[in-house]
Amino acid sequence: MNIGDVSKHAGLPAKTIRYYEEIGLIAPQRDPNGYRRFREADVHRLAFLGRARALGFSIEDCRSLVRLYDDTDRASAEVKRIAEQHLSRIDAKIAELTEMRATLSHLVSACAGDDRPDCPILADLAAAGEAEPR
Amino acid sequence: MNIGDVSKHAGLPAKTIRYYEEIGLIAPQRDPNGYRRFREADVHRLAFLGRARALGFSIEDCRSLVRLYDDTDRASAEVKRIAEQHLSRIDAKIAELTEMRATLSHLVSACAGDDRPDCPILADLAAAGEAEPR
DNA sequence: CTTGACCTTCCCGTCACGGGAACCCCTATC
DNA sequence: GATAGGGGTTCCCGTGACGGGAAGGTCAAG
Repeated sequence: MNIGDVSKHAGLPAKTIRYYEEIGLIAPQRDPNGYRRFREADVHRLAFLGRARALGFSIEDCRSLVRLYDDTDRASAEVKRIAEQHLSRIDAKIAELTEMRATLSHLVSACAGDDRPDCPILADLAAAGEAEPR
Repeated sequence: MNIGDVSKHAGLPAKTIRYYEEIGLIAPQRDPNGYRRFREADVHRLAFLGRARALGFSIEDCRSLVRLYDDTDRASAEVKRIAEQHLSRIDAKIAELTEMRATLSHLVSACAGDDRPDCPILADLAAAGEAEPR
């Protein structure tokens, strides 16, 4: 299979596949004409990577995950640890975004959104860090 | 004020302040010795930017927000529109992360996490895209 | 023989800075 | 006067995970 077909099968852009080869996540063979030749195992591995990336794992996590996948002597604990760390990063990100969302949502609903210049959003941005009146 | 003091007052690293000058978000004066000299308005503007960035606004959004802040003839509708767009981007991101979290959380709890190689997490990553057995 | 669809490498751009080198400025102290 | 230190300055490279596009080789069809 050439890169175009693999791209369709694995659901990854050709650019991404080339990049994965460059950083050593895959190592397809080459035809005499220089084209990459992908075998079943390569395609499967790319699909694995695509799925892992879709779950938000970093490239380095992906590198560890494929290594563990290839290692039949692995301990599932190691896989689980990676996933748990990723999960906690996701939770942290969700918490951060949720807090932003709360503040923003509050400000947006307080803003008239008409043609007058008065705007609680700008007021909040400008007043941040100043002492609260009491 | 020199950049170090401003950094403390505005809560932004000096590197960030220099970067903001480079991309035209601020324009501090210069002392004869080449040092940046920040006035009250500069410090205030940097605090504004820091707050907007903390709410997740992009640099381009920040550029628009300071422009609107400076424009006393602004319509609050324009500010609100920017904030609403940002809010919907945040919502989309939260939704995406929440979905990742659900899948990951499910997989993690299904994984024994011991020294045996069997691992539903790897199995899921490997099986993705294949037909579901029915 | 040419067209067009592939493929290749190479290089730059993204976003919002951070790290570090090499160098200048100012004050205080010995 | 020399020096040590703690400022400041510019410049360049690196980040993560690719995307865009140029310049050129390859292959099957008409």
